[in-house]
Amino acid sequence: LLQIEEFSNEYYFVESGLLKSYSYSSNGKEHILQFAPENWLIGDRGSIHLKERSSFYVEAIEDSLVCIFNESFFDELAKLCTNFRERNEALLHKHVRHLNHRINLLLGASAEERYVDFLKLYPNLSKRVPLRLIASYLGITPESLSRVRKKIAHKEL
Amino acid sequence: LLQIEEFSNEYYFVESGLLKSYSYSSNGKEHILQFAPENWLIGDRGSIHLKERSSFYVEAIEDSLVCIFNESFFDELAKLCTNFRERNEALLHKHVRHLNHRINLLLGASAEERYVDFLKLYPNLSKRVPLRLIASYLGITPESLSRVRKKIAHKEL
DNA sequence: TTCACTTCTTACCATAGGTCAATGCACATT
DNA sequence: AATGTGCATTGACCTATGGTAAGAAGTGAA
Repeated sequence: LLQIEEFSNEYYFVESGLLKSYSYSSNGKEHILQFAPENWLIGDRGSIHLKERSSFYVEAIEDSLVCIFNESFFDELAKLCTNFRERNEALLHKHVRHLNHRINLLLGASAEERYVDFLKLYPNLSKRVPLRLIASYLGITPESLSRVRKKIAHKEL
Repeated sequence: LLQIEEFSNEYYFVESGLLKSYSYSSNGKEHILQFAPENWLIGDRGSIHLKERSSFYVEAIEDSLVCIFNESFFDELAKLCTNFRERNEALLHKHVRHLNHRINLLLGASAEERYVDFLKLYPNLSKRVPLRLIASYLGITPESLSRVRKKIAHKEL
């Protein structure tokens, strides 16, 4: 849907299915920035509003029905509906909060804690998404995640 | 300046000196979210605009001269100056971009790479700020940072 | 069925970074 | 000068996670 370094002015709203946004680090590894399951909105706001090049990719990882809004449609909505602008800003502020939370986890929490947090954030995704993508979201290898899962499974018995 | 869990509606603009924003992780360790040297603006937008409790602390780490704006002052400015609102939003988008970049580094880069990135972002801070605070920003221990510095110093000879 | 293909698991060793403890250094107070 | 306090450095050792490789289990195609 979206390539890195591309100029974009589109938001993607997921009706059904599942998207991911990701980019690569200097050593060529894919890092998932976020998943977007049903009813999530995703897009590079920096690219849309600042007319800059996109800083990540967006791709479907399941067959998905995606509703695409461009910036002008957003502006229209903002005019029609007083609340809309505020809602959208609130969403953005929540997103910032979430990013801060994630940074906090990455700064101090173990792989296991981060996985538990992932489960909380995306309750249905742990079975839907291939393990290697979750590992990429958590910043660990698929092998490590496999071990973490085993450990957690033992605890729960 | 700002306590976590507090309701705040203030932005802090640093005239001179240096602030930090930080919070604690479950194991009681302090994690620095950002530094704010001269001419930086800091504040918990989530708390200010969504009337939620603050998600981090803000504190001075040098004697500082800080200019405090509250939300209504921002609203006034937005009315007076057409550009102001856009500028402020652009700032926010840049911040999101920066957070994404940081997440990317935390997901895949080594302590050394992250330190180099820190040097780029805050060119003057490496001497001004006590080492343990930088370590806390990077998500490593002071001992590790000390080793990283030694290694880099060797390279540069 | 068999083959290919992908995903997940397990085992083994390597390494980055953490932990702990000792030392050193700078600056303040007396 | 002497002492104390807070940081930074160093070294020895430990642990979580990475790397590699091999096998197991699921899935689809011929």
